[in-house]
Amino acid sequence: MVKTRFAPSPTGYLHVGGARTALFNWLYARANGGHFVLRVEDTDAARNTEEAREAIFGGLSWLGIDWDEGPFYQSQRQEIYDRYWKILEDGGYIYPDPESGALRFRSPKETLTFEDKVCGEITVDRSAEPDMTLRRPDGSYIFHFVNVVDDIEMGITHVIRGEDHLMNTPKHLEIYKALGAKPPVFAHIPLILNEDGSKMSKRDQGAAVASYPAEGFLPDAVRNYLCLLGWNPKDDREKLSLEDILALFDWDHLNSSNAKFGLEKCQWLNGQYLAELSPQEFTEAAMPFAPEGTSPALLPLVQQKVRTLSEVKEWLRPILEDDFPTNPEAAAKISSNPDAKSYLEAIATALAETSEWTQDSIKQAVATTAATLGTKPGKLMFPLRVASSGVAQGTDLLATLELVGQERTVTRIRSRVASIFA
RNA sequence: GACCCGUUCGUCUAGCGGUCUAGGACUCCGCCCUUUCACGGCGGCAACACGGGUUCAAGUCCCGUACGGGUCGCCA
Repeated sequence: MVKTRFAPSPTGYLHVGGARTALFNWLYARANGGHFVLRVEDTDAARNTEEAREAIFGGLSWLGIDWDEGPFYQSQRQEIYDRYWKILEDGGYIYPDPESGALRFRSPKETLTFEDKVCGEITVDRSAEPDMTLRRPDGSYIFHFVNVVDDIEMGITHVIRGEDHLMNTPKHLEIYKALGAKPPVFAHIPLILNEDGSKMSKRDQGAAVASYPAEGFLPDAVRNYLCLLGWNPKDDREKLSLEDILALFDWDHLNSSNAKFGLEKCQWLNGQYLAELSPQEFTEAAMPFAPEGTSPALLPLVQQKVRTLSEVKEWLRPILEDDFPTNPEAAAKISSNPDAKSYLEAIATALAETSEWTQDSIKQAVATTAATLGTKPGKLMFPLRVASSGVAQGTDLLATLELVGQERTVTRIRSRVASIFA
């Protein structure tokens, strides 16, 4: 059975690179009817934190990545490692560092070649490399050893990890051989970099998985975007369901060059996913991002506008605030139109006198006013938009005004007319 | 520095020797739709790192160079 794993060390936040590694492992297991294992590599006691562990688990869960086995903690598996350690000792592979007493692995120092599913055939001359340390003087084991032992012990068949591990693979292969174990299939996926090509760090926008729920991204959208970094369906599709991805997920769809992370496209994709939600689903998701006391009825107005839920607030302000500041350029555009003032005064009167307050009646009032003024209704819409909301670009005007209410709408128009044409 | 990997529009990418005057997407711009804003539709700008080979034919194969990234820990 196919078995993959994600093996983070709980020393920091979960970054997008790690999340994508986890995702690819998870996808490969799911696509092949296998198991996905979660293993926490917490051998460096000094650097581990519970907070980091929670951030990693939380991030995985948010993305919808679940695990079939584990979580295992390396800190709790000492006996297993001791058992394998004896094999190395008995094989004569271990010798102490004369200075510190740390224990090193006697490398065969050969040239070795292995097949990587992404990078192809890799050949490395190990003869000049120093022997790796596998055990500290205090008896604790080091990454290379426990990583290999666990992969053997857990029956991991495919190791998908970042390309930063590519040069660790020959070392690991030496350990597999010394242990008499069959190595797994390796696939080293390219790294995710900043737009300028530098390494992503916690400060960089979009680097931390935790920032996505906070910014109002949908897990499906982020998962979709992350898949597109280093993997693609080999056709023109970009918005892909999990089923679509699972159907196609395989080595020849992975590519081998590093990807630069672009938040813009992720936001666009998220907007696509948000737009597809039912109004009820959207309202529910968006409410936590709306200002205190916002009526849920207003939220569908912004559904087709926002790319992330954190943008909801900005779109809502012109609707919620009677004295929302008028956009200067929009105001200038209106005041430069010699007819605008009379248009707005007429429309304000018409709206004030209309007996019903629905989208249709507002539309009717606009049409009638336009007819009276001898102009087209379309000519009134922009001034009306600016005068009633303060902005040139906003939500659907008729629907918005209906929800704002008759009295407030008229008051807003008159107040802005006074200030714009002062 | 040594070793390893990589290099198609600004970005994500398609392309696995002829179908490439290089396709899609994000961004930006224009037009259409909308009696409004968006969405959507249509169109535009924009790329095969460079130099040698191999071949009738190279973005596609090979070799160099340049550039980018990674690794060389008693971190993982």
